[in-house]
Amino acid sequence: MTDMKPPPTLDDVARMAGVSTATVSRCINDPQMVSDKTRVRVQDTIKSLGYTPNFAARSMAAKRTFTIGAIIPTMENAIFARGLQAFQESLHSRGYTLLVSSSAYQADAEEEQIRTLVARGADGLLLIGHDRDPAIYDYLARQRVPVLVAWSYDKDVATPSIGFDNRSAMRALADQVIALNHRHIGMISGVSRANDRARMRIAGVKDAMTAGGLDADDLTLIEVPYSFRHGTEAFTQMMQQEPRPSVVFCGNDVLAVGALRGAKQMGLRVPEDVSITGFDDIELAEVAQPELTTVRVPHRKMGTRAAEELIAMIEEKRTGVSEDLGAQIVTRQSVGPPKAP
Amino acid sequence: MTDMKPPPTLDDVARMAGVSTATVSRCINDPQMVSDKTRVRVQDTIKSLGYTPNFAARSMAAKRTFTIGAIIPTMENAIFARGLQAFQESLHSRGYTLLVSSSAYQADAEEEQIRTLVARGADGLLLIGHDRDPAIYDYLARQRVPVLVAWSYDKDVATPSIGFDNRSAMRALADQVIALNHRHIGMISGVSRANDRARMRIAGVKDAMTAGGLDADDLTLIEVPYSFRHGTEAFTQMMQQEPRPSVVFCGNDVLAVGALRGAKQMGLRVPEDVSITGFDDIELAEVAQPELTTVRVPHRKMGTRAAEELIAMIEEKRTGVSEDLGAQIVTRQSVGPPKAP
DNA sequence: TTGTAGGCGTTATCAG
DNA sequence: CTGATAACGCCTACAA
Repeated sequence: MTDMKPPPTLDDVARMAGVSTATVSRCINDPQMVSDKTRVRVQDTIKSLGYTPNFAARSMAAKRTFTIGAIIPTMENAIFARGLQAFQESLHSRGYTLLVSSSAYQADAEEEQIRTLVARGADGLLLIGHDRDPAIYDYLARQRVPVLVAWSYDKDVATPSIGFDNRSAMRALADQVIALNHRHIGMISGVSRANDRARMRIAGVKDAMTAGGLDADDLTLIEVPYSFRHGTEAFTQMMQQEPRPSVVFCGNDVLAVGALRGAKQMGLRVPEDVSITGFDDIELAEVAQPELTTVRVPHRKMGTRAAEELIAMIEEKRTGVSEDLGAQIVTRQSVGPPKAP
Repeated sequence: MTDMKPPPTLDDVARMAGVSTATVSRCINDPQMVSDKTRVRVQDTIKSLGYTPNFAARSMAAKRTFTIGAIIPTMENAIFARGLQAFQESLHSRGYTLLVSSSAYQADAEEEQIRTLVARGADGLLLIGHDRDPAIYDYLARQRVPVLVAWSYDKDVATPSIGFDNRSAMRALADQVIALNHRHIGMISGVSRANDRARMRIAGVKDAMTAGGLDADDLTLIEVPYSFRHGTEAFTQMMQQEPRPSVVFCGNDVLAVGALRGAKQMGLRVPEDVSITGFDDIELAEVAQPELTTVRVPHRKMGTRAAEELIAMIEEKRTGVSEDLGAQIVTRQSVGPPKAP
């Protein structure tokens, strides 16, 4: 019982259906070009043979893979999960397959993964944020691989982006919070090097400070990797500085929940003793105690629109158009007015 | 400036280096078969030309893709993230690329993804848990695609698995908790249909009940999808039943954190009024208030060992061997003795 | 150690 | 509407 029968090929189908391979190929890729009668016959034998096109052969001949690559900074938390899920659903409904990998927020890892994806013939790439070595964009341009950036929106950049304006989103939140009369402002940001989202969020807080009559240089800022633990540590450290901030803006919800824990450990009540805000509005923000005031990012919409636009860029061989999907403030319980001194 | 120069091919390299394509191919795939002198020369021209092998052509000719597919139930939380990260790192260091997709805990979606991955020529597959339609295993066997199961360990099943014994792990935790004198036991489980991990964890709790002199049929059980919200809802509902459980075992940490929130909303103190446990020990378990007593799963080790074993199965064309990596209890603050009645 | 040449499974062009 | 028949880029016996 050593059946080594190899999978059926286009040829097998053609022979069995009594047509040429070209016709079978058409039945699969361009059904309306084939007469009803032969199409039905071919499709039947395809089914009866259990034939599946060979992917490698197909992409070699067509010079297309119907594959799209996405490199996200992390899979360790849900920040990108919802958007990616939507991205992949849209892709799938259009006949594309998604290849994901995560760079762990490391520029060199991301670069290598970009090259791998290109070498594998990805028809297009989705990248998060704009910041990266210009050489990479050159490379991608030379290879003629369409690239779309998500989670950011910047109309002044050559690479098309679909997302939202991180700076003004954070500024809107900070405006609202500072209006409560906070005077000493702290911020726990993700590492801003090679991360325009993080940088823009910092800028947003500073914008609000300036607008609120504060000196942006007085911002107490700590940059750490995005993790619960780093959020807690940064918060603890920040609360020991003078002047002690009455509000701490966090670069994302994970950092904020870490900060919440830090407050608890220090016996500080939120928001009575100190206000804390997040960013992203992942499910965690609602589970936290107190629930987090944060910025709601259009996760699924970004994924869906990015898929549509990237496919359009590929199929219509045109350059992508950027789109600002906006973001909105979600007011919950982690923010209040500062304590009277 | 419409340079349509296509990427260099093996042929280009060969011509430029003054050797045959076979030699260039060897330099890439079997360097020690080529004399030092020509190898150096070829490698130089490869570099100067910026040559990258064409993936489709290579896999078509070699009938191998150096690609491994993994289908995980979800990317929405960190349950599988750490293990997958380790899996991918190991794969990468051995020259393989990982293709991930998530099934959203849906059997039919998983099946479709399996077929896609196979059609794309994945050299091997990593699946989570044993439970699935036997027809799928048949299909995979016919296609001669090596499959390894992770996050479960069951030596009595044909498909090799690398993970831990969910039943005895949960039992160990339950033994310890019930020994505190809990008499009314509740459990919030993930949906157990087509999910052996969930089923085994339930069985583990029942085992402990029986061993502790309780009637396993008295277990108050609710099955819900794994999410914070469902954890909260299930907990709230459960606490309104009679007899009210003094401890609630949760199928994973996400559910447990949801339950914690439910307790808070109901004004119940944990662990004074009710004990709650998790499973998996993701970072969240430590951030929760109170910190979660849970089961620590060997995330990274599973990923690493699974990669090694799967590659061995592929390259040595042998059947895989299962491995029990064990799990351990992590005692934190969410468990205490029951309140005196 | 190196070269020659056939073949891998599809798509696409061009006649018919 | 359908059928030959070149590519596509690389691997791998087999020969030298």
